[in-house]
Amino acid sequence: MARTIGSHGPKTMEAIRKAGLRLIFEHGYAAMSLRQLAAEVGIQSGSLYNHISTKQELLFELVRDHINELLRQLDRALQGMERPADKLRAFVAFHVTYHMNRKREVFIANSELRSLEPKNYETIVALRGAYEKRLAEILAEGVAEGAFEVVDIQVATFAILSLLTGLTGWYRPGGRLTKEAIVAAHEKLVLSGVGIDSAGSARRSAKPAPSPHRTARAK
Amino acid sequence: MARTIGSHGPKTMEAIRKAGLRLIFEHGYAAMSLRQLAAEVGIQSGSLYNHISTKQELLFELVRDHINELLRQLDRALQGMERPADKLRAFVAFHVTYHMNRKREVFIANSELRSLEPKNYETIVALRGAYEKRLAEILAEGVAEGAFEVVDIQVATFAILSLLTGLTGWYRPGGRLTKEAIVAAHEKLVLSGVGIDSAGSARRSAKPAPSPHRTARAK
Amino acid sequence: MARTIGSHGPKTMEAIRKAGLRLIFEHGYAAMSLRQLAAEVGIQSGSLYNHISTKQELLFELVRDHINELLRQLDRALQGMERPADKLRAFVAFHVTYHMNRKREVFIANSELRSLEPKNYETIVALRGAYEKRLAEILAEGVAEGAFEVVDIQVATFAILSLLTGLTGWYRPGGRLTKEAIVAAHEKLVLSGVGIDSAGSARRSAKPAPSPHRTARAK
Amino acid sequence: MARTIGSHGPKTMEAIRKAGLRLIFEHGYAAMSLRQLAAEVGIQSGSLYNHISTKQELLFELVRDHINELLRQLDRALQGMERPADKLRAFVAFHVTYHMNRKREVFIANSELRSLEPKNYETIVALRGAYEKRLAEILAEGVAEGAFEVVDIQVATFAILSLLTGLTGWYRPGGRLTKEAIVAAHEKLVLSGVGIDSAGSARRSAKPAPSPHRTARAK
DNA sequence: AATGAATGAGTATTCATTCAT
DNA sequence: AATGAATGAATACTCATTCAT
Repeated sequence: MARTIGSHGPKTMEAIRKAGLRLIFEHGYAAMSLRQLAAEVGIQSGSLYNHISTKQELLFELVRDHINELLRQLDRALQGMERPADKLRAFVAFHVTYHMNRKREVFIANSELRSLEPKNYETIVALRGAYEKRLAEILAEGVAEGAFEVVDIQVATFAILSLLTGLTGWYRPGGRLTKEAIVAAHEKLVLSGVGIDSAGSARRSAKPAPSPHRTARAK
Repeated sequence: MARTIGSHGPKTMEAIRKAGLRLIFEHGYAAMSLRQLAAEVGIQSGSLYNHISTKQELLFELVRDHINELLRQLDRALQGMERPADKLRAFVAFHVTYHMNRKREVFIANSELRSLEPKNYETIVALRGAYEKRLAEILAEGVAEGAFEVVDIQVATFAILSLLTGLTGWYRPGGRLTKEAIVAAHEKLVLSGVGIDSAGSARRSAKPAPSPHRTARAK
Repeated sequence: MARTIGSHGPKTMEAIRKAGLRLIFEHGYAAMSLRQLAAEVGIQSGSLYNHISTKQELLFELVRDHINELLRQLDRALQGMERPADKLRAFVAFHVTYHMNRKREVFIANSELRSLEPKNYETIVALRGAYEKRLAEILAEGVAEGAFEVVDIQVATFAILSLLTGLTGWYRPGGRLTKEAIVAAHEKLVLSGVGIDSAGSARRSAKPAPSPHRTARAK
Repeated sequence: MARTIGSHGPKTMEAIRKAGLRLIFEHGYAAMSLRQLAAEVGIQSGSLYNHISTKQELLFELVRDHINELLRQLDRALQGMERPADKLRAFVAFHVTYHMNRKREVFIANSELRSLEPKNYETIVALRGAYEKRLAEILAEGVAEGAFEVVDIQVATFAILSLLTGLTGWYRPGGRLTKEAIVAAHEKLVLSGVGIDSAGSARRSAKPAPSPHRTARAK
């Protein structure tokens, strides 16, 4: 019996990645079997090995490619931003939007680090560190300029990332809120959380400028 | 040949829970084998079944007992709090402290819901909903009184819980910061995030009173 | 927790035999677990070993005691019978009646011989041979006297025993037929089968019994 | 490392069925382990699952296929038979012959019904019922025509089947008797048992009336 | 690039049996 | 005479992976 259904040639790899993403997202890496994955793709499990080298490598590549893409796009989103508040807002908007669009990749990259073999783990942690560093630097810059009020930059970095990343746990397209509303809600929480009003100016500016729009903002 | 080494009677169950907690925390439920667990406890894997009925039941009981305890202690922590800001601060302090003390239970209860069989899953989700509801009610109350500024209560609830729960991902006892500092950092982020200064008064009151201390607070 | 329900002292052994009989009858020896058996009796499985030495020994004793009893009662039932036809009728009546009353013992003694260890197997096969021999001798005697028509005594012995024993597979107390009717139906089949009419006289006797219609019928 | 020794492709399934048949016949379904079976076939036990889906399914298919074949061949053997006595003789001859040739399938189909899961059990019992019905109908027809003397058709059906099937318990090819002799011995027992002489004529008339049609039928 | 059949190690769970209490 | 907790081997079945075709 020759192949019945399932994809041919170059499309198969894409089907594997897509199905793998979904299965790992739903069941976890350890709980996903390659038989399941193959069935989803419409091939026999042995045939997977024409496209991947091991289960571990599949996970690693999914995660690595995701983080690389994340970094690439983040840097693009931050381009041209000067003030820390603008950078932070851009970071939040980018992060939330990206997470809504790619929640599976994002979730896996956060939850399956422990499933990576040591060498792969280190590679990924380094990449993830680069991403965290972007946020930490924005916070540090804002604090240095007196724009942000933050008790501890490290804690704030982790906390903000947690806050933002958490939405992969509940977001579903077509829910009660538009993507814009969700972005706005998170912007508000994060910017307020570091002592900025949503409009972008520091609630308390280091240079004590009782600027009018602040009063305006306060209503 | 009866028991040679290993634990005895009622202590074994406690050892199983403890080791199970650690192994699930570290490797995940699916990736933890009962052989590993038994080895950790110092008994044969078959002997586990003198204490548990299935692997699934062990997970379920760990999670259920944890959430029950969490709820019980939360309610105690909130006792006597009147104003929403006080309640929120108490919530944050309790949550962060509890999570530092019981990070494994907390982490598992959040990450292994998908490993629960449907019936168990429903039970746990209901319990977890009760916990989330406590926070949602505090936020709703604060918003109603004009004490909090929140774009969307539902989103804020999830976001705040994510933010707070995230620390199980990086907290290690004996780290750079004291528990108190960590609590304080989170209080600041959350209270500011909903538009409250750390001292507890609303930054902007709903009844537009350009009260002097607000200016003062802004320094 | 001390014993809750279940039998005490000398009654426990009887409960074990009874429950064992039923479980082996229903599921087979290999498929019956001692945990099941213990549960049925209302004790822990370890406690069984206060009464039995091994699972195998339990089977052996059930079977052995049954066959001994069967032999004892058969010999009583055959006492005083002189003519082969009377003996055969008595054998059938006894066998069928006994099998209806003790169908579990009977069934097990026939179906679980293969579960006996070699030594036990030999013991039982010897006993069973003694029982079969009773029937074979009756048949041989009847043939010798010209009372029975039988193609092969050995085959007839096995076939008749099969025929009679088969009712353990379908008999249920309180069914459509009375025990007497069932006995009668089997008497008819067996006696006719060896060429005797139900009234007990040989259809064709070696000593030419001058009954006219019998002669007529016989050829 | 791929297959080293052991069977290949489509032959493996046949080897599994054959070995399974023998092992279940000898030890019983519950007592046969898949390791044993795999060893017999010359593959690893996990490799069995390339051919069967579960142990239970293997049993079910062996039994189902056997009964289907049995029915098919029975119907062929009965073709062209008109008179009940001829049908009964053909039934006995077929049944005994088939049982000698396929004693393992036959034995299993009778002794392992209890090992079938409810759904499978029902399927098989229905098929087996169809076989029993063939015999019951022959007996009923013979009784209706006055050709057979039978106390109770239902009991006679079971008893005759028991009698005939019993030979799986002792028959061994190359024994003392030829197959033909064994068939003849059973024909005699059964036909006499229902009141027919081996030649095919009714032995008796209850009311000793040499009624013409009975005489006619009798030769 | 796919199949189907294999491997060998591993899975959760059950087993008969033992024995200190 | 019972318990409860242990053993060590076994159970059916699954796993990732390999490879001749």
